[in-house]
Amino acid sequence: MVGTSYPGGMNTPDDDWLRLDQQICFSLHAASRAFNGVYRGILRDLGLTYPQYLVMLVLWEHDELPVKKLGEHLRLDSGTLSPLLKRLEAAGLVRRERSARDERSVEVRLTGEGVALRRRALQVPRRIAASTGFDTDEIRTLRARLDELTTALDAAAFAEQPGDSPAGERS
Amino acid sequence: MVGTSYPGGMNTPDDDWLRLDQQICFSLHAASRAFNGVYRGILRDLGLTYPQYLVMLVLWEHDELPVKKLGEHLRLDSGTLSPLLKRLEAAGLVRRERSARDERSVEVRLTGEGVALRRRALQVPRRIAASTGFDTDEIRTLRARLDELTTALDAAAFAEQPGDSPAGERS
DNA sequence: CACAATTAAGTTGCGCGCAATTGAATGGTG
DNA sequence: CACCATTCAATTGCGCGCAACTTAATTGTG
Repeated sequence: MVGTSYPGGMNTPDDDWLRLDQQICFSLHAASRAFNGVYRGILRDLGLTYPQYLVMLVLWEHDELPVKKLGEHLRLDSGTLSPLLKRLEAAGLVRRERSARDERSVEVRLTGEGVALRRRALQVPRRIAASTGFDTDEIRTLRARLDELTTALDAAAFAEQPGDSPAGERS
Repeated sequence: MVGTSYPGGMNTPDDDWLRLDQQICFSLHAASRAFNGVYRGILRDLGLTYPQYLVMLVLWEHDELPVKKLGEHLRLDSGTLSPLLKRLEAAGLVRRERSARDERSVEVRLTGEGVALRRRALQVPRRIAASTGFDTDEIRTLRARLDELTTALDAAAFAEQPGDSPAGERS
């Protein structure tokens, strides 16, 4: 519904842009939260939150790695991971121990319980896929699109941060 | 590096599903946060966070409406909106006053300052669009896809909540 | 060897997002 | 009219996500 009149003025092109913009950012925001909600319901059985599930996914494939590497896989920093891992440890799913080689580093390792949880998690993807109503190809296409988007956005955010030089300085 | 083979066994379909699943949920998660990051940089000038910007977008179109309606537009509840609106009010952008007609309801209204901010916000969409590197059609297509997804996910979450799966679930 | 610079985790503070609860106002029913 | 269910906003509690800072270990440079 773009054509609605605006109280006290006509539509300039900028007005349309502003409305269109709402559609985009809001759609992604809403989709992300909707996804989160479905995961919440399904992961409740496993006693995991959505981000915790992401961490477990990585660990189920790597089985042992330092917090730093974990953060690179998930694009999360220690400010997010430290308390999250502490909760996973309290739940008995992982153990954290400082590396003997480099005492700055902390190795995260699955416990037997953590490994065992993988079996129960195997049913999750099917239930999620069913919830989306999308088939495998559609999901793959969407994923590729989102990855493009993320790459572009990350590059833009990086370019944005340092300086606001109007004159072209580093592209 | 697990590649496609899994230590000590062949790939069951479930293994692949679990891997694929990581791709999908993670992609959306990452895209959402990447978007958030770009908005953060651009909105800093306006003194708004990303969710606050979404609220302002709605108010710029409606100019006055109760918290309930605002929440329906944004799919947010009072638990999120109340403190957010309190911050917007502290920033001088909105005012909240209980409806005389129905004293349960609180009307949110833009201040002059809030209305004025709209002019400065007009440049935001262009900068965002530039950051994505997508053209208008691509964005529209993606948005439509995401909206489909959200609708399906919401329906699934709603169906999930009330009843328990008939087949035994708790280990 | 001594001493800064760098790196890794952890901590603090703030703002969502959501479930659950509270409190006040309204509406419906007998 | 009295009573109860519903509705709306606000509050509480918890878990991210991120910026900024702190602490400790390692690296590098003279």
